[in-house]
Amino acid sequence: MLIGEVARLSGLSKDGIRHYEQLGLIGSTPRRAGTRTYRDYDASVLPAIERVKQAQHLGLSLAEIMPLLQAFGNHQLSDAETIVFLEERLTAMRGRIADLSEIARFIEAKLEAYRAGRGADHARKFCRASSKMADR
Amino acid sequence: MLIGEVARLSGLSKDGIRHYEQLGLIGSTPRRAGTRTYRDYDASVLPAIERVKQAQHLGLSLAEIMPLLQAFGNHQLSDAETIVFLEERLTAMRGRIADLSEIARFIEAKLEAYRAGRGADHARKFCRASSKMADR
DNA sequence: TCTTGACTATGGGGTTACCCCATAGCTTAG
DNA sequence: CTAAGCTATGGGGTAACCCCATAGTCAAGA
Repeated sequence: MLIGEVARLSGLSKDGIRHYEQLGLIGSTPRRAGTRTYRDYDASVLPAIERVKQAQHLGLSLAEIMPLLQAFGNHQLSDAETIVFLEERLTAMRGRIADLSEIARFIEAKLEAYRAGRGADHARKFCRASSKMADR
Repeated sequence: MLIGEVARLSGLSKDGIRHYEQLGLIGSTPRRAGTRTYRDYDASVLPAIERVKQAQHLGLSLAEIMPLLQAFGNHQLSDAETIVFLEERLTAMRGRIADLSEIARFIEAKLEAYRAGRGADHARKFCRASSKMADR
């Protein structure tokens, strides 16, 4: 199976597929043709891509997924470890949801105020504090 | 006020400040010193940075914020327009929350299953479908 | 047989919102 | 006068790709 078909079947772009391959998330057997070499994929690449996508949904970066897939592939993760992992992912996900919910509530409040007819404080529309630091 | 103090007071890194300035989100008056030119900021830069951060919280990119700040600054947005804008932001935010919530439910389901003792299907742990397409 | 079309590969530049480093000029306190 | 602590510029890197140009491969049609 050439890359175009994998793209069609997986919904991942050709560039994306080559990117995954470069990161070692999926593999192909090189098929020589004249001076060129084409990537030849077998059907197992499709579930592999799905696994990567699923892991991405869990909020993991491709770099984090790489060793994880190996662990799963080698059955090196016990059920207990898997549960811990999933709990951790769930907590992270809930944290992100909470953050976004807070912002949503903030917008709702602003909207309330505007609908109530108070629209004069343009200058103070976006004002609150934050924290962070860096630069070496 | 030099860049270091702005960084301290705003919580934004020096690089971040220079980045904002390059995009025209904030401004400084150049102060010449020998062959060098230092950025000199006045206090108004702090609320300006806060506004940018607030807009970022709303899910906007810096490129999107640029014209928006001008519109607010010039009072070119009517209350009605502001309400439409905020409603749109709220919808976008709720959409993202819904997406993440779905993933959270997915993780919860997996967790349920694992806690119930079904742990043998490593291979099918991450499996579902998606959709997308591209590559030119 | 030659060409055209559909496919592929590589390499490089772009994106976003910065971070980090090296090099080097300015200023001031000791 | 020198060292410390600030600053500037420029360039490279990140993540997960997208997009383009150039170019080789192959099969079918004229």
